[in-house]
Amino acid sequence: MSNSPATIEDVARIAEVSIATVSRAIHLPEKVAQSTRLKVNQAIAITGYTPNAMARSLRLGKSNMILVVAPDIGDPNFSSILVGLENEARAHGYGVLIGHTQNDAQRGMEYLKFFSSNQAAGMILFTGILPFGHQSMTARLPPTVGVFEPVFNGGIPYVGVDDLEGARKAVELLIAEGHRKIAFIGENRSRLAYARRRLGCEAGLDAAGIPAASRIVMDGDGTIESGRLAVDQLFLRDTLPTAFMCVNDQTAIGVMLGLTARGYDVPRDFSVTGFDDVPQASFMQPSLTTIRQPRGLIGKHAMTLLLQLLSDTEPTETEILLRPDLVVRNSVGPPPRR
Amino acid sequence: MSNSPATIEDVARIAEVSIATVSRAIHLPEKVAQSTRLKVNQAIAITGYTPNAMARSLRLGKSNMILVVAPDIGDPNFSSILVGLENEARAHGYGVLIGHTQNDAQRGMEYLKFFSSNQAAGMILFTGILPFGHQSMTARLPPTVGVFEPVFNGGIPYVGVDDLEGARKAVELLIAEGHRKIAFIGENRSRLAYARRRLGCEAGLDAAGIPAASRIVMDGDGTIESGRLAVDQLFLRDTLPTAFMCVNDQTAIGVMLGLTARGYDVPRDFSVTGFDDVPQASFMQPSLTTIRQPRGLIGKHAMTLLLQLLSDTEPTETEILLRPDLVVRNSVGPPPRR
DNA sequence: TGCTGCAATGTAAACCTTTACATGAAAAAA
DNA sequence: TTTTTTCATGTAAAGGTTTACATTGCAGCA
Repeated sequence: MSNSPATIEDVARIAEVSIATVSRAIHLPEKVAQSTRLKVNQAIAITGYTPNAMARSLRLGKSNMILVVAPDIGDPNFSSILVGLENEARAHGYGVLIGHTQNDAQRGMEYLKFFSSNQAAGMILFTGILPFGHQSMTARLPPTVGVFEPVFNGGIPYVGVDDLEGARKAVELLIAEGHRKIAFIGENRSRLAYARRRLGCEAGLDAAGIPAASRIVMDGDGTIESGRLAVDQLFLRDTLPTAFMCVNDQTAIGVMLGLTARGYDVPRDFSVTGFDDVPQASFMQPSLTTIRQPRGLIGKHAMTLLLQLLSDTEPTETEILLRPDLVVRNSVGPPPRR
Repeated sequence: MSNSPATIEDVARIAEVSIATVSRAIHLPEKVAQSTRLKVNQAIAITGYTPNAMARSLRLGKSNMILVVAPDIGDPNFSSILVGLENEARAHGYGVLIGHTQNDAQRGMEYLKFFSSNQAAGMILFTGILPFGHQSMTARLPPTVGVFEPVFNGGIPYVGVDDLEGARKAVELLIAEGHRKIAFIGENRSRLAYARRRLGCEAGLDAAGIPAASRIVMDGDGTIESGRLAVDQLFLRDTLPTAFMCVNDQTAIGVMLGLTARGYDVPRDFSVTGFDDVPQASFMQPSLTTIRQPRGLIGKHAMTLLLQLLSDTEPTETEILLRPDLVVRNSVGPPPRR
């Protein structure tokens, strides 16, 4: 037995045909006589031949792999979007590989090399910031689609959720419950999506005619810890809100923990909303009222867009914003009478 | 400007040397005259040349990528082990790619093709079950290291945590607090690691001379939901435990939710322990007493083992079990007096 | 001066495919 | 029967590397 994997030549020898015929039998079966096709298939079965993808890509100048570049695989939003991406890719004959950059430009650069070698045909980017340091590479960017936020470079389509509308839904719920003093616990430095959620919140407050004076905005970094911290800082002030609208679920969870630790009850004493609907949200005590991102759909749409790019079809859209849904659970109630 | 990426030939032309010299200037710089090296480096800078990894692997018959095959990227244990893997790989000139199988043999097979093409040099497997259906492929398995549990195939080294010892530590804590009726909420079908945790629990109970009659074992599937379900089922019985030892944190979280939903207080009425120390564990209310897996270390060791395999060094060990630590938080207390 | 040996570089083959073009045989048309 | 067309297959080049081997030029030595 040979130890190295079988090549097309091994198959050709056994089937007693030329390598060209083997190749055709695989990729253009209708171009090859039925009897020959049979012999080739038998030979393939005998040798266990599987085509060398590298040689193939080298020759063809393209591959059928798509690289998903993510700064943080641990993000609770990531995995279900990935499933959407994978299913769609698979249905069109593409495979998916994941590159984890840990927010490190150096690592991002390494993945970029995949494209000069045709190891991957296209890229899905989970960050607005190109992970490859300087923009100079930009001109040679492979077919790319952003997820969550626009990529800071002209003309890269992206798929996200309508953060403004989502945030507005959340704030409108709070207002409908009777809240007038609402604190936005957020973050607007690193992620554009977060900034837009704040704008959505402001818009809702504006529409309800709630004066700027009774609005509170706190900065965090989107982690559980920062939510807890925000509560601590707020309690140093003389005016407290009756509701906390949080930029994401992690922050909301932190806020709830902070409030419970101080002996308050949610939603009796304070109401809290999140954004994202991470799996954890439904398991909190109380369960978290939040805005759901249609994660599977986001993945599916992003991949569809990328596949259009790859087939040189002019993409039908350059920006897809999906509608987020309000998920009402138990962390919101009317404000307490004081 | 050329639109296709620069090749070694472009560099050679500009540097006015042969392609062989360019190749040597890159990989064996000491074999090339300093002045030539300089010219080549300039030419590389001008062209923006980066070697075509596919052509290189094709020629060399090996790559410098390592494939991490995971059935479920969303597993809260996954991401920090991955970081350990990546850092170690990187320090030795290897890159890491992730393949997500979603527990689907078909997808697993696809990733296997990476090896017949030398697209990857080795593999880290996050499951005891080879994701490629039939064992027949087994003979041609690439260099592989398992994580968490042994791979069901002779001679594949693996790195995990000493589940027996961990489980024992947990049960000993409960016994020390005075618990005598302890329920093990677990799972022993799919994952060997889980079966071992149960054995560790039994061993601890045996050592304390606790009779089999006062032991309870419930089956679940390791999800939050199954923990909650187990509580419901237990409350149908006439004898209740005073403590719940759970096979993992997810189950423990479910158990705590189930108990709180019934109006009980943890740890006053019931004690609960988990296993894994997922990030969520410390944010629960009450925070969860659990067994910590040294995730970064697991990743590091697994990669070290794989790198040994790749360099044809006989691996120093074939099984590495790391010591898990008890993390005492607030979900365990003495049993209530009845 | 004439050799030997070494350092630096070049030439060409090999890795495994795909495919344009060439070839040959059989079927169709004359 | 001869000519043309069609179909099935083969030959060889190309894609971008690395490297064994060949070549060249020069220093060191007798």
